[in-house]
Amino acid sequence: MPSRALPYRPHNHDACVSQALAEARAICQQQNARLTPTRERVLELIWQSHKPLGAYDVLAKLTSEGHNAAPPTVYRALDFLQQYGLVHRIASLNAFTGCTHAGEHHTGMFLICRACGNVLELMESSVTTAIENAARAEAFQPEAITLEVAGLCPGCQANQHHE
Amino acid sequence: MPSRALPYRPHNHDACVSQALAEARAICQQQNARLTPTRERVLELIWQSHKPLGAYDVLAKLTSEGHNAAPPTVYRALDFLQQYGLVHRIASLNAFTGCTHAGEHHTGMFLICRACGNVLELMESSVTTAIENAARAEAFQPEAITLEVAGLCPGCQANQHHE
DNA sequence: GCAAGGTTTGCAACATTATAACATTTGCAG
DNA sequence: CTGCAAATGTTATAATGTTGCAAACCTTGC
Repeated sequence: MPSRALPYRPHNHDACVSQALAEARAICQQQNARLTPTRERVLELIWQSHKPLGAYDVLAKLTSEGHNAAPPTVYRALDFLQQYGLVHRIASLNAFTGCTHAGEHHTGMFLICRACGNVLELMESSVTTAIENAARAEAFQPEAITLEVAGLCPGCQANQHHE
Repeated sequence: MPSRALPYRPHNHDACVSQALAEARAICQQQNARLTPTRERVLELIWQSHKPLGAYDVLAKLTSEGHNAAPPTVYRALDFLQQYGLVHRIASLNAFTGCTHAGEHHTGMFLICRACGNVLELMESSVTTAIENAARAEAFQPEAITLEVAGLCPGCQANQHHE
């Protein structure tokens, strides 16, 4: 069991990425979904970045590698990856980030540092349940939750002082 | 005390709007903020719509009234209104909706019906607290919460059956 | 009054994000 | 191998949001 939610500390990110890719391959195989080269490369690019990437950031990286890509190329890959829970879209940033709980069928809660831009995904079932209950108390039938918290990560709180 | 969170039922919306405008004027006066004609008109347009309005929807309405408006006109008014808590931006819709708890200093939770497009704003301090606690448990210092729930409102749940 | 300085608006151009529509290619099942 | 569905390429365009600068407008102190 890998240690999860290692927040903002340095780590072997290459290992992160290859593990994420391996899991993605497994998930897609299980579900008979085709993780084509383009889709896999997009997923890898997103994982390689510590910060959420915009669709056009991904596009730029693809074209800089010689890939003959246009916006639809990227958006289609991203749609696919989202559909299989491999990446999340951060609505408040218009950007995408690798899902750190792929395959676990969850509602993510995102902690977004406004200083360094890093994002930590949490899975807090108590929070999710509280939200769903509040919705149902209004006779509303919840289907999808967008929960994004902007603020300061531990590292950037420290840096605030000596600026 | 007006009855709040009247969810999706028919009501005298004109009265809603004028009450909201009156409250907005009071709030701005209190804070020495200038609720100029353009800003007030934008607020009114947003309130008149039952559904969240995009910035360009507002722009279209303004220009159709003969107002000589460009995108910055609208975005500036919206920035102002957000700053004073008079409207909220719904990130998952790129749209704006009148704040039903203006002046109460709160974190809104939005129930967004995917069928009819109506939005209900809740103020659930227990949910907010749970979210903030989860963030602080990761040593993250929360500043702003985006919480949007997509699903079906009571009315549209009923309509689902006979489609 | 009226001049100085900050705030608000007008305006043009532009940047960013996302989608539509249709042709082409690819992978796979029969 | 053939025919179909899925995936991709390609072009154009839509939708959303911003920058920068000049003009108009309050207000505040004199």
